Amino acid sequence: MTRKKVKLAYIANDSARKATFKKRKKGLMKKMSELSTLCDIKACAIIYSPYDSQPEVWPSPAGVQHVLSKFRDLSEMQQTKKMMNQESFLRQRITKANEQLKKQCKENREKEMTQVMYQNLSGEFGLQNLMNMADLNDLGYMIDMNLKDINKRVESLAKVGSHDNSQGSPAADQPEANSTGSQQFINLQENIGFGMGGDEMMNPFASDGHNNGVYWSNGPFFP
Amino acid sequence: MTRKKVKLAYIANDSARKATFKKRKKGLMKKMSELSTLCDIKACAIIYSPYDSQPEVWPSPAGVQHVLSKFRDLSEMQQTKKMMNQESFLRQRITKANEQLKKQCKENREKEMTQVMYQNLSGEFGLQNLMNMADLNDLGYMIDMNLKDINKRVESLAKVGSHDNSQGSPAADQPEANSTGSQQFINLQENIGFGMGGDEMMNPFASDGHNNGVYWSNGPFFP
DNA sequence: TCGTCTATTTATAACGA
DNA sequence: TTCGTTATAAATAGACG
Repeated sequence: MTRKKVKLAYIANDSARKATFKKRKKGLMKKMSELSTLCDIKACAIIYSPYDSQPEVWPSPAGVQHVLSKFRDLSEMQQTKKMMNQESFLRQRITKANEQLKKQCKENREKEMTQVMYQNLSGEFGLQNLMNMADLNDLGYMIDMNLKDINKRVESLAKVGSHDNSQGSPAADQPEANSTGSQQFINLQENIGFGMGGDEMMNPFASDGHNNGVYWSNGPFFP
Repeated sequence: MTRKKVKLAYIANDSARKATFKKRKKGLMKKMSELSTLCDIKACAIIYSPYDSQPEVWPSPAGVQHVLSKFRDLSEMQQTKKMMNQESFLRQRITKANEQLKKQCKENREKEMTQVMYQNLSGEFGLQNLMNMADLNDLGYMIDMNLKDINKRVESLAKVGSHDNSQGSPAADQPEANSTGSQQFINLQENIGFGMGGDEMMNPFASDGHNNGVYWSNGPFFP
């Protein structure tokens, strides 16, 4: 006689299904018990039967309750964990938003200084509107950067003119920093009484922690 | 090679126990899944593993939660059922206590009437202390019972004397009720104006529902 | 419907890499 | 330890009474 391997699908035949259910439930309970005995572990199983109003449980209703309470506690812990995850997620978002804010402040500051600079260039020397040293320092930095760029372009053009070479890049970097522009900037810094005390230049708009409060004003866009 | 049948007991060897646990847990989960598929039943299993902080569950944490909520509801129903059982238990106790109370009231009433009777027999005819018909009726019943008993004893003694038979029971019942005692009682009842309207005698102290409020006074021991 | 009985499938203990 | 592998035990599908 050939007993074909049973197909793992819903058993349509009612009696066959019930028979299988009873056999397998029994087997399952036995295996539960064995596992618990062999390995000394806590476990429980609940099987709802369409043939009985009461669910089949293992090891016992009380035991099930005991395991369930544990599970519930654990579940709560997991929920707490999840909440923690969400919290850290929000923290990340806050950090990102803060970084964006800092960046925006830097941009605002640059535009502010540029505006002041152009106002002064256009004839109105309203330096009395710059209220503090930080503002003056930032303005000096901006001017220096612009002068540097202008000098670079000038040198580049002069080089092109002397070598009759018409294809030099207008903004090519000069390896030597002791140009007139840099000197001008240092002079400017000294003129307004705010040298760095060395030859190291510092970008006051950078927000990487190197500005110890000196280069940042509390302008209208600063938090 | 002979692989001996495994002893169903705790596996002392750590690695062997762990291996067995993993294998059997896997098998158990598979069987769970198969049973659920074959018979379309709801079930869940929770296995706490000493090798993992999270318990192994089937079919899924969410599925387990679903089954658990059902189980909890059922458990509550059982608790309610238990409470109902306890309630009916308490009802039984109340019923018993009420029966004891009634019995005690009857005894008190009898003693009360007996006391009145002896007071009257000792010369003081203080019938004015008896306030109502019920009291008088009860007193009459008591007197009748006593007279009945006395007459029985008298007849018994007379019979013994006439037949020279010395072993008659003193309180033997007489089949014929039309004795002098009964007649006396009826006369007494008629004297105080309270006949039953028939030849059926009724024990006013009985508490089996036949006393329709006529034979019970609201004495000091009555609830 | 229920338990009992095999043929067969499935699970797994022990072992080895 | 963790995979296979294999011999054996255990489970069980289907038949029968």
